[in-house]
Order: sequence, then C-alpha cells, then structure tokens
Amino acid sequence: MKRIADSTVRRLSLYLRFLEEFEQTGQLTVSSEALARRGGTTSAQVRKDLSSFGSFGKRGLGYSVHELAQHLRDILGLGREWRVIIVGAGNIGTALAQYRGFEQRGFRVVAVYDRDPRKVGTRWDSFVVRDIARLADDARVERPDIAVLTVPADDAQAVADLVVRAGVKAVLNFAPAPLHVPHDVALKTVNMALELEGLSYALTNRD
Amino acid sequence: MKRIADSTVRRLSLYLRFLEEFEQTGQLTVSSEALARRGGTTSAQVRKDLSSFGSFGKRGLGYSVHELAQHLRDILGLGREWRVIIVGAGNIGTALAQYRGFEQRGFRVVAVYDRDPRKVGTRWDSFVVRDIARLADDARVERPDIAVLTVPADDAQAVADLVVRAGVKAVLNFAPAPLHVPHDVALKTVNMALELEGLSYALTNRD
DNA sequence: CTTACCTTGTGAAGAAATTCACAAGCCACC
DNA sequence: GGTGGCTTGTGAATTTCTTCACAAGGTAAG
Repeated sequence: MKRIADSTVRRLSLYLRFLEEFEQTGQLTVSSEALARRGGTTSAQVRKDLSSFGSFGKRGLGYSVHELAQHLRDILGLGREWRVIIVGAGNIGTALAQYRGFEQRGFRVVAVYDRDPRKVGTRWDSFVVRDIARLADDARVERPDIAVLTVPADDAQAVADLVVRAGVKAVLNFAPAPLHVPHDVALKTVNMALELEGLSYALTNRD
Repeated sequence: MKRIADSTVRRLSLYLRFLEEFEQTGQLTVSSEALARRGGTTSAQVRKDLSSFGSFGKRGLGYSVHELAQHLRDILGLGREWRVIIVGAGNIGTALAQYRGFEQRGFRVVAVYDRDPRKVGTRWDSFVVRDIARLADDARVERPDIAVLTVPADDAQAVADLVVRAGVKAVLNFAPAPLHVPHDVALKTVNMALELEGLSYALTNRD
C-alpha cells in the first residue's frame, strides 16, 4: 500500500465523525457528495481518500453509513483501546485528563505524571498524580501506547526522550517546541500559540 | 502581494520562536541553514518562505537575528495587543484563560463567558465568568478581536454565529466540529481527537 | 427486459508546494 | 583591489495534492 498523507488521515477521522452523526439520525446510506458538503470539501476528494484503502461504495447508491464507519474505524485503528499517559499536571494536562471525549474514542488515560513534589500525590478526578521518576518503572508494567506531553517548552525534549526510552511509540506534544524522536515513534505537535499567530496574521493582512 | 499559504505562515511563527531563542544566546546572525535545522525543514524552504515578503538577508552572511525577528513580528501582526475572549468555562477554557504564554505574545484575555448559571459569577484567576447573554453588549464596548471557543460540539456553530454577529473577526475553535463563518472572518480549528486518531493510525499501520 | 437516472472509482489534467541548483552579492584576508 | 569562500534570492524542475471528467456499474420504474 502506498504512503498515505497526513491530511488524508485527518479527513478520514472527520468522515468517521460525520458518519456517526448520520448513524444517529438513522440514515442508512450516504453519498460522497453529502459527506463532502458536511466536511467542507469536494466529493472527488472524499472518493480519492477512500480509494486508497478499497472500494467501499456502491455505484448509483453511495456508501452504507454503518459499513463505511466500521471500515474507517478499522483503518484508523480505533477498534481497540489505547493506553494514554499524561505528563505534566498543569492546567492543560488537568483539562485533558478530565476530558471525557477521549474515553469515548478508546483513548484511556491510565496515569498522570508530574515532577513537582507539591503536585505529586494530589488527586484529580480518579487520578493520583504520580512522580515522573516512577514513569519508566510503571511503563514496564502498564505498557502505555501514547504519551501526551503538557510540560513547559524547555523540558519537552527531555521528557520526550524519557517516554521514548520507556517504550512509548506515539507522542502528542502540547509544548510549543518542535521535538525530535526516533523514526519508529509517531509524533504530533499541537501548538496553540501558532494558531493564534495565524489568526493575527489573517487579521493584519486582511484584503 | 500574492496569497500566502497557511503552512508558510505557520513556519514563519516557528522561525520567530527560534530567532528569539537565538537572541537570548546573544547570537547576532543566523543562516537559513541554521534556522532550517532548528525547525526540521530545509534551507531552501526557509528562504522561499521569507522571499514572499522581501529580502531580509545579506548574501554570504545570513540574517540579522534581531532584524529578521522584527520583520516577522511585523508580518505576523504581533506588534500590537489583540483582545481575546474565551467562550466556554469548562476545563479547557479555564486552562487557556490561565495560560501565561498568550499574554507574552500580545494576546490579552479580556473576558470569559459561559451560559451555565452555576459558573457565571465564579472567579478564576483574575476573571469573573460572565453570562454569555452579555456577550453582544460587552463586545460593543470592549471590541474583542479574537474569540476562543471551548464549548461542546453541539453548541459550537451557534456560539460562532453569536460572536460573528458581535463583530469578532477571528475565531479559534476547540470544539470537535467544523464551523462555517463568513469570508471576512478568520477561522482555525484545533481538534485534539483528530490528532490522537492520527497517532492511532500511525501505531496501527506501522511498517 | 429495457430505459432513465445516479453515484462510484480512477486515470489524466491541473494546481500547489517543495526542492534543486546556480548566478549574484557580500565579507575578509592578503 | 583582487581572490576565495559563504550564503542569499529565485527561476526551473520535481513532487505532492486536488480537481476534473467520464466509463463502469448499479438501482428503480414501467
């Protein structure tokens, strides 16, 4: 199978969300055109995106909402539960730990870490914040799949190195700093400052 | 001036961050190659990105760190203060309101809104949560530039319509739902679920 | 069974973004 | 003031992504 672009995978996630909406309304089939309208793209784009993975539709009819949703869940690897650790118990880390949306999608937060002794041992929700020094040992037992990093920019690379050494194969980075990880580790960075600056640019350079 | 791609603007923001790092270390000049290495891109990419806006470098020497940083701040519109309102006083909204990183960049949070009467009137940090019903009236006086939406997906479009009617020209959406806004309103959506699903895909379809 | 009508899947065309590669310019040293 | 060594700025080539456009295949109705 040829390499799938990042942007394609993002759109697949979106399509899945729309399909789940359609499922709720009891709609049985959907056309590429309808999916495109919902997602602000074109029907050709939708069909191309799907065609990398197979032929899921019926000509003249469209796609079975339920079937296509299941295919997308398979493609995206959402059929299983992923074990997530959050490193950094600041404002954003706390917010994420308590965010219910993740559980629904099969992302289960198994632990929250911090290095600040004043935070270690405190409770949030159902989590007791653990000392980051324990991370490597814990990982041997709990085998987390994904680490979410909500630590200050200056600590981010060191923490990334730590979780990679602990065997984590995917990192979601909220620190405003680009990280380096080995080739076999997946990395995504969410940089909110960048988004705001993008808006600042748009406001400044208005037509 | 020709249309600048979104991805270019993102990279400019990154370059600015790196330049500020270099400023701190006292470095006076920097080559496109050095900037590229820091940002995980290529020197040609850096030069192309900058060339859309002018010639800021000196051949044989590179760029003046301080000068280029100032140019980028001008281009990105970071020379002034932007007035930001946060709508939705849930976990993420709270985290953002307390996040210090925004202030440093000139994004000043002027108000936090929610529609839940139990939240309205409560204090966080220096903010008293206001009733969303007041938003339109407040906006006439406070003239916010940017609205950050941290409301549930189902309410997001209605809230977006509300802030647009109130005159806000830029929206940063954290709700996992695509929004529609008029052409003259800038919109960015940050969808954390999408990022996690991207990691799930990467973990599942590993070589 | 045949006709009229839809919608998919996909090569080919087109657009956009990235990379190449090199002339032009600048500095420093002799 | 000439020479050698760097690094920029930028057209051209390349690669990647998106859109076009249509044959192929399917439904439904008569």
